[in-house]
Amino acid sequence: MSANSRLTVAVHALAWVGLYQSRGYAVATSEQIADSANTNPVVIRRLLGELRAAGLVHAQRGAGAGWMLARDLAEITLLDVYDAIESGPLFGMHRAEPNQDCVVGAGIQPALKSVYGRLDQALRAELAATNVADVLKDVLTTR
Amino acid sequence: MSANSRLTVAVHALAWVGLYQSRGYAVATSEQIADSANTNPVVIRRLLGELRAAGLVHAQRGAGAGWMLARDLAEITLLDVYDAIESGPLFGMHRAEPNQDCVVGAGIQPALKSVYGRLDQALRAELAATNVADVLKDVLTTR
DNA sequence: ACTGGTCGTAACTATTACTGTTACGTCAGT
DNA sequence: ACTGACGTAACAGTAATAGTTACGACCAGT
Repeated sequence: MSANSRLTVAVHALAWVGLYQSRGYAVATSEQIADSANTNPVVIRRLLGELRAAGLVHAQRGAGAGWMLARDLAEITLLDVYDAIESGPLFGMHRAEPNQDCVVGAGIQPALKSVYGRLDQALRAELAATNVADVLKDVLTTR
Repeated sequence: MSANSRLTVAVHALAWVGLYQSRGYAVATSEQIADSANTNPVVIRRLLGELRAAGLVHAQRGAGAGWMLARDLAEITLLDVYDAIESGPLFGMHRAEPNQDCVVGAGIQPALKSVYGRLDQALRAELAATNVADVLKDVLTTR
């Protein structure tokens, strides 16, 4: 698979903002988060922008602005994050439509669609079973 | 995600070979399979080559050669196919190591590794629950 | 032993997605 | 107004997938 780091960095950012806020700070900047995740602030702004569109965080503009959680980390599951940042299906179909004159070519996509639906459901169920507060708690105890 | 069609085409190829053999033919050529999947024979040879390395199919060379199943379709699960052709993890970690001077940066990867392990297990369990004979049966009844 | 058909594989191109980076407009608190 | 941060466009680099051409290796059948 073409494993990407989007879910990893998004969860990292949320956990960082949550921890920062629990220490009494109001907003976190993309630069602070990027420094922790060792990446570029624009990458963070792009990712958090998608989380904002999904209603997971708020962004404040102007001087002294930054990011804050829209709801408690315990109420943000990994499925919420996944849905906010991942678009396509786990497994793709053929690039070009298979040969419809062939029995297999004509029937394979409906058959696989059903299978892939079950795979997706299994993954989503497991994603929904963990929230970002769980991850942060694990981060803080593994020391 | 960067959904690719490798699992789809691999299952398509296996189902095609299985159906072809059930009709009394000994071997299937990459050209026949490519014609059904509407792709290039080299793509099929590359994919089946990986399935061969995993012991799922045999390839015969020389004139009148081609591919044959190494075992019955009912004994080839989607997990077997997945393991044969997909290498990396479902979700990747940060590209660059996160900031180890930050509490979150230092602890996020072990925490996520545990979560991602559960996700992987859930997916694998579901993949193992379906075999290619099931898929072929579904292909033949959906008509 | 020759021929023909098929696999095995290298090499190249095109497409796509992710990541990193620079740049600059927009906005709001001071 | 000034300042600091987001919002976003634009571009380059990297990597994986997919498609294609080409050709050597191999072997059944003649």
